[in-house]
Amino acid sequence: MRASRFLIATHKETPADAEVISHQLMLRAGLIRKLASGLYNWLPMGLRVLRKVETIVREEMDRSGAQELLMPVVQPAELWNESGRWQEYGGELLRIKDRHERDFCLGPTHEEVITDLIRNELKSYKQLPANFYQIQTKFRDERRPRFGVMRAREFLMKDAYSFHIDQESLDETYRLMHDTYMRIFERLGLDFRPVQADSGSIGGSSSHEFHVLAESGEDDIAFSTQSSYAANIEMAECITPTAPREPANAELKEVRTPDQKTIDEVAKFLALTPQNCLKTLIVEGDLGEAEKPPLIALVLRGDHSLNEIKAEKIDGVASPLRMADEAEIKAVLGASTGSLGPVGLGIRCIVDRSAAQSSNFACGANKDDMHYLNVNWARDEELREIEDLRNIEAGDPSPDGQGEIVIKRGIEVGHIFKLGTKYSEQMNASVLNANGKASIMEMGCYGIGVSRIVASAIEQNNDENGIIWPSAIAPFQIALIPLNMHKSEVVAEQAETLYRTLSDLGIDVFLDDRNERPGFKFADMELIGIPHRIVISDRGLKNGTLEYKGRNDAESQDISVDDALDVIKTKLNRA
RNA sequence: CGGGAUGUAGCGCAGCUUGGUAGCGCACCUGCAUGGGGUGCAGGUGGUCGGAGGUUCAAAUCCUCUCAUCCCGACCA
Repeated sequence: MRASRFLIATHKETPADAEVISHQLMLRAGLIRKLASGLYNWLPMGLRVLRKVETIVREEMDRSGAQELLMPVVQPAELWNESGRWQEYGGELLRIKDRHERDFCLGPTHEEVITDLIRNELKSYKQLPANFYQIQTKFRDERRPRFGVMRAREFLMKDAYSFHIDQESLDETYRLMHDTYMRIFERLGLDFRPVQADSGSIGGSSSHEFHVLAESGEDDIAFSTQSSYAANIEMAECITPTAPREPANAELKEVRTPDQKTIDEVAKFLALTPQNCLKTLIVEGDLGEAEKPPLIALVLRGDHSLNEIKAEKIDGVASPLRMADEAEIKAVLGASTGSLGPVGLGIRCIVDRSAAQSSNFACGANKDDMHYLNVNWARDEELREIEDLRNIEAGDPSPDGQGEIVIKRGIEVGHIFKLGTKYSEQMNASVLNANGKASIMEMGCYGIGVSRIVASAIEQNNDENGIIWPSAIAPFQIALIPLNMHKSEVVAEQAETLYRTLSDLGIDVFLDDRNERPGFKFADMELIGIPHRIVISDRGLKNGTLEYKGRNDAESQDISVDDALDVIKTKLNRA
């Protein structure tokens, strides 16, 4: 490609409304332009990268035996009513009407459509297992789109859905997809980790996420220092402390704590550490038959934070989790938040594993402005229910018993689920089994955020001059920069010759034939992040040399014109 | 959806307090020079100041409403 015939939409200045580095660089390098909040145009340079990611994903999916198909973006409401998600899905589902006033939505995902399609097409267990995928635009009406294409409303996703006669077959395909994802992200050249994950509202049992590690990531991932254990913090189990509880050796006391509400205030006032205080959070329970939801107390150590996902999974606790109303708490418990504690509380009380291990601790006395000191389980209050309620923290023991936890930020770029029969049962997707009986299919679901990968690759690979593409997804492999070619015939001739040679070899080569100053061209090519660069100049040609520099190299090197092709092939791993 | 902020040329910004002919840098166009790190000089194109209403002789500037965008949080995966 010639620069003179290609839209190079670079900017020197950083747009004011871009926060993270990948968003800034994608705008500055001229890869994307915003159309509206969460909606982006992909310019020619950006689209080349997107297509490269797409190609790798497609090749590896095909290699795994999955079949590509394509489903519509617009989907009829009937299917979503059938699965129940027309009601369940929140504002993210963009609902629209056609000219006949019939309800449709823009697909945020395609479980309903694929399940409908497959229940009509597959009749026999002999056709299973089968895995179908598409690379298609998704639309989720995010409340707050941000970080450019990282969290856009419209985005490109590879989604795959597998169908099975039994769980064993599903397990097998799940493992195959896990391996396939490992290959994909390795080929993309990203620093990534597979992590155990919560399966969220899509439902189902087992689930892994694939995260690109980056400071700007929106997820916290817990890693073990000594094993391969990695889990989303939402999911990472906090194991019961092994050390025995300290003996109850101090006398229970009630003390006045006027206006001390938060754990920090109370701890400071009582000259204790937050670790020695227990906090009591009141949440709503399931409504059941009652008119008002019952209240449930969750007790944690003062220095720990509640994991809402864990809490709402407990039987009887409302899901999604709702904190109880302040007035309701006062009415039922006779004290305000800030003075609550498990002793004699009189409602269901679920205690975190670590909090259950505390002794001689402080907590609210269930009278305003009063706290207990030296409280001990069993002696002062029965310990009835112990659960894992808190977020894991750096320094905690790893749940697999090996090493300690460290926390890093990650960008979720892939997610694999076992859906089980959640959709197939609801939508009656069955095939005949070996006994000639209808059998509901097991399903799996496997997503990759294609456009998000582009942003995450930049988050991981950039410097003060711009993007540094992993070779596999660079828009062009090599840039030829002739200096003063509009005046020097030898430079022009050499540049054209090399350009033709490399093009004929099928290499993505970019010839910067613009009539611009050298510094201008260097800066542009570095901003865009092309991995390799050849400078062709009068100065070099006089000595029979060209100049090579890798995007990551500190120094350039002279290479003889005669060797140039071999050197380039070697650098591009095409020897 | 709650809290905060911002809308002036393609981009980055000043002007608003104290109302009086809309400015700067970059980019873009023309010419000349220059030709190894966003080059120099000269000349030029481009804005109903987000929108609507109001106050006023006069509104980018003051008032009201509205729309959009961004940040923090919640939500989602």
